[in-house]
Amino acid sequence: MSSDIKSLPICDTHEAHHEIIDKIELPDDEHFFDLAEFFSVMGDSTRIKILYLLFEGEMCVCDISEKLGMSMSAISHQLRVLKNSRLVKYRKQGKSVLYSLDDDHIKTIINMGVEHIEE
Amino acid sequence: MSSDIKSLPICDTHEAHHEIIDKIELPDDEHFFDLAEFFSVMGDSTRIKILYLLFEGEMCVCDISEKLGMSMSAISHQLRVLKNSRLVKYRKQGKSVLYSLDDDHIKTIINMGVEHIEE
DNA sequence: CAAACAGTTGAACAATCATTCAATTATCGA
DNA sequence: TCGATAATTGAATGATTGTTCAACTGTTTG
Repeated sequence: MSSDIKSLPICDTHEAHHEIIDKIELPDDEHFFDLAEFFSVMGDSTRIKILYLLFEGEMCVCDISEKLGMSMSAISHQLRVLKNSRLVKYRKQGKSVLYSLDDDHIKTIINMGVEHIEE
Repeated sequence: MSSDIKSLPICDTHEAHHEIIDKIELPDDEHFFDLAEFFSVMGDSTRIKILYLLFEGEMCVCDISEKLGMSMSAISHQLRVLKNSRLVKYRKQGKSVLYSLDDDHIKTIINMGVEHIEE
């Protein structure tokens, strides 16, 4: 059989197949923008390492800095990004600031990423 | 009570608390690098849109380009990124190249991202 | 074979981003 | 109050990245 589904005329005269793509309803751009922003926050190895450390519980900037072998300034900058995206929260204790995961959800998402790359 | 867990001395003389952080075993850098790379592939709204379109089934470059209102070149560049990370696969049909999701896994991960930003 | 079409590719450009450095804020102990 | 410590901030810098443009490959059709 050379008809119907399998041999649809493909993209003649750059007109695409409107019978297919016109049916698809895309959410608005803002939705995709927010989603992309969320994933790109986790798209940096320093930030992933920080989140991984916080799996163990709350931790101060100094400890994270020490454990990752990076400056406190660099860590602080990244913690701000994570905080702005509501991935971590913090509380002050004396001279220190203790950071922790805002949501256990994050753990699940990261573990799904791990599953994918280890497939 | 002002002892034990709650009132640990925090980060004296930049020595951190080694009794805590020394116990934590970090995977090697490559693991975090791969994980971050995976998330940053999804950290772009054009790529997320493409994946979203492919939820509906396979589609040629021309259709994606038309639907998103972007040049075929721009789409092709992004499809290459998605292909390199094994998020999409393709097959050739005549002059066209039909792309589709490599794995239903992706759908789940994106939906978890949606849940997070809509919380 | 030649023209038209679908798609890819590489260079170039602007925009974004992670880290460093220096300066600053805030808290504690002497 | 003074010095030391924990952390934040802003500017600067080098690296990465998304899109455009132009040139190119491969396939189909006349």
